[in-house]
Amino acid sequence: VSTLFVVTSPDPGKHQPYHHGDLRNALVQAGVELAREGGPEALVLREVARRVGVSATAAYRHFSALPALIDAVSVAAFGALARSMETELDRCPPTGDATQDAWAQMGAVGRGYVHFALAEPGLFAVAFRDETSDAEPTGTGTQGLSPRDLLERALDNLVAAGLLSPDDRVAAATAAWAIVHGLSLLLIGKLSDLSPQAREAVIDSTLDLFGRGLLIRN
Amino acid sequence: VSTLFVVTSPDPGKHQPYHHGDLRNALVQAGVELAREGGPEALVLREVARRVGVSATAAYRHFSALPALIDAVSVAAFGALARSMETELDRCPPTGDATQDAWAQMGAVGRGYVHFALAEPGLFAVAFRDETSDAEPTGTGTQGLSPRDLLERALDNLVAAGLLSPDDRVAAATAAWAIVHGLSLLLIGKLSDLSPQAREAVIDSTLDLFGRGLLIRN
DNA sequence: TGTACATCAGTGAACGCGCGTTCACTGATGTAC
DNA sequence: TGTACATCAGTGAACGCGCGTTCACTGATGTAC
Repeated sequence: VSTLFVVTSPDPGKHQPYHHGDLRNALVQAGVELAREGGPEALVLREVARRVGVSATAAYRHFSALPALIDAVSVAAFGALARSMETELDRCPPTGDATQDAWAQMGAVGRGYVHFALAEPGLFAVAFRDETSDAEPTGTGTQGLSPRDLLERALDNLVAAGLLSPDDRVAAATAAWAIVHGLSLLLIGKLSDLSPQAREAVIDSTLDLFGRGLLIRN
Repeated sequence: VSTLFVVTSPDPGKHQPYHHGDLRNALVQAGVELAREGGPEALVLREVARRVGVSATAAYRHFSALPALIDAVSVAAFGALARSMETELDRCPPTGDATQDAWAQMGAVGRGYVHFALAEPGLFAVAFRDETSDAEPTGTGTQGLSPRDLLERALDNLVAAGLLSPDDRVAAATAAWAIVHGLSLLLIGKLSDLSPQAREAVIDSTLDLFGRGLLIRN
């Protein structure tokens, strides 16, 4: 998870010039940190500016108002989510068996999603906060694919491998998204008492049960 | 949905006595209204007191502080969720065919959950808000069963009817909860653009796909 | 049945907090000539 | 190459807001005798 963010902390001994040079990025980065620490509640303009070492007013040179800054943090959060899914995908290299690969990648997509939510609940909450502004672009991973794109691709591969019926393709997208999303929130919330091992077991059994249900009967 | 709450509005012409008589309940009821209108954000002590027509300080005679009031509203929200599920269950009376009944009731439980979230997103959000205090009792429906109880019962019936393997019973509980929870939040959030018909179709296809996956293969 | 008095359930002013945003401003930068 | 000046990117004080909570208080209630 530590690889998900590039933190560029300013040299404290250095004299701070009047012009920051990259204030917009610095504000978003500080917003990400606040979101990680305290979720949407903690993502407030004045504290963001304080972290960067700049007056609160300076933020208005780069964002029309607070919601615009939050949108930018949200995009970063979606990017981090996509990268978490990519990381999990990288852990299952192609075996040559298309059927087995498609199956493994579907699991990787789900685990990457849930693991990100558990590792970064604050960012996850910001990404899926209630008020989302119109036409906010979604963040993407290193391949330019959004979390949703990664899921759709995995489902396409399942169809191509003959594991998922084309008739179920559309419903499977919503259902898969729903189950990883719901599982994430339950594990963060009502099921947060679980030990790490129990939690991992719940993730595996839940995704496995759902995955088996997806398969074409033979 | 209007039947889920008994609203006892005070007679505006009546002289208000110094002692309210049932202030605790009135505060919770006003809290429920605020939650319905604006979710957790809108659930603030001063406005609750204002609604009831009482000083903000008066609330401290009945609740140690705001979080205690929020807990009470949360219990009410869970009760309303349970009643929504019961309402849907009442719509599928026993046909005599245990297999068919078990199947129908499972669907009713899921639809009741999702429909409540869509009808009362504010209350739903309060029920599943992040900070839940220790050992907060969960609200129940008219039969004294919590939402979770209703789901567990439906799953037991599926096993009894031979539709669900006992081996999958435990995993099915988490998976079913996760999928209705995730579906609810996606429909409220990222998929909120859907028309009512499209929304209903998504609910049906998602729950159907999941349900079919649950079944014992034959 | 009447009355002193403890207890209960309210009031209203006040405190301190942190927030988003505005305003008039100023220091730094870069470009035209 | 040097200089006027527009523009850009910051500053800091101030405003108004609504919040949760505290404090000393007071009106109403009920119980013991």
